Amino acid sequence: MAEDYPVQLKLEHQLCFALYACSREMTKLYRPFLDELGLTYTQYVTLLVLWEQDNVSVKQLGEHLLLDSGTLTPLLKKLEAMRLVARVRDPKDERSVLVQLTEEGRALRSRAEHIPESVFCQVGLTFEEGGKLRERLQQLVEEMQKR
Amino acid sequence: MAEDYPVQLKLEHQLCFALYACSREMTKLYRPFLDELGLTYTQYVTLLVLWEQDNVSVKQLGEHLLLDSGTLTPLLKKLEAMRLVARVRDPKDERSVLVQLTEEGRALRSRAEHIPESVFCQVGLTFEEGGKLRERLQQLVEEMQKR
DNA sequence: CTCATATTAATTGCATGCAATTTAATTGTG
DNA sequence: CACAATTAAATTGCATGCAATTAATATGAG
Repeated sequence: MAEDYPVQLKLEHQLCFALYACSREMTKLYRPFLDELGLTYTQYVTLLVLWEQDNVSVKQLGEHLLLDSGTLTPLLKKLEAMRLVARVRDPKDERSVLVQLTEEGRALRSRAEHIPESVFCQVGLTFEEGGKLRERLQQLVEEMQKR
Repeated sequence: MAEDYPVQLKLEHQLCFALYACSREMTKLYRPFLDELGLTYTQYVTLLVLWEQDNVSVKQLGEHLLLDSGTLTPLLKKLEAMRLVARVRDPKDERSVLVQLTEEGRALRSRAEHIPESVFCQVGLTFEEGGKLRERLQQLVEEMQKR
């Protein structure tokens, strides 16, 4: 490698790449657990939102997950085909589609409850460390969304 | 929302989601700069590796980027079609494909050099803070890869 | 040397992400 | 009220990611 290679372009110095790599590796750790539930990672986080608050619009889901209808519509149709959610037009605003958990979708929650802790243990993070890192990342997301 | 909702499943408490969201938002900040160069984010990080070390195999690229040939092969074919790289079989091991920058690919580097700093400024991170966060994420990636 | 094993890319199939466009419904203004 | 502007999903098109399989080449144990 040339000695005069500009330091600011080195892959090792890129925060963006550290985030990108870390996110993908984390998702890989979830995969075996999610496979047991027959869920993809994105389907899983969508259910996390719904387990917290049922009967939310696609728009609201997108605001929580930072995803748009281009990603959510096909994903929700799959969850619907799996009988985990129902999609119904909001009678009060026919533009909106409300996503509602089915009994089966609600029931799946108990089988998912152990997953975050299982993954957390695997990476050897203390609750303290993980929380700090998460808060730092959440700050950064907020900062970036202002732009 | 039910008061007894299990705290460990709240989206806000998930490190995995903070990483996932932060990585995607960061990539969005890069997009306008990369659009100017006609590159996607993944093409960009691939070039970061090549600018540091030219003439590397697909396998080596994958080790740096944590990507497999399923992702890299089509991406490299696109970079080849854009005349930024060449793909040649390694004469010493015909199983390997070596990726080499073209003159044009090498030249693109000078137009990319300002990008990391431009993005960094936008997010309002000090060099110090960004570096610490990056190192923490790199540690975490290493930890996860052991599993 | 030889053939089973391992390694490297390429291919295939599926599920995202996201920009851009389209369609349908609602809202605000004169 | 009429209608332009806005909003919410859906659709389309393209580029990943990644598991699984395949094809070609290299390696190593006997």
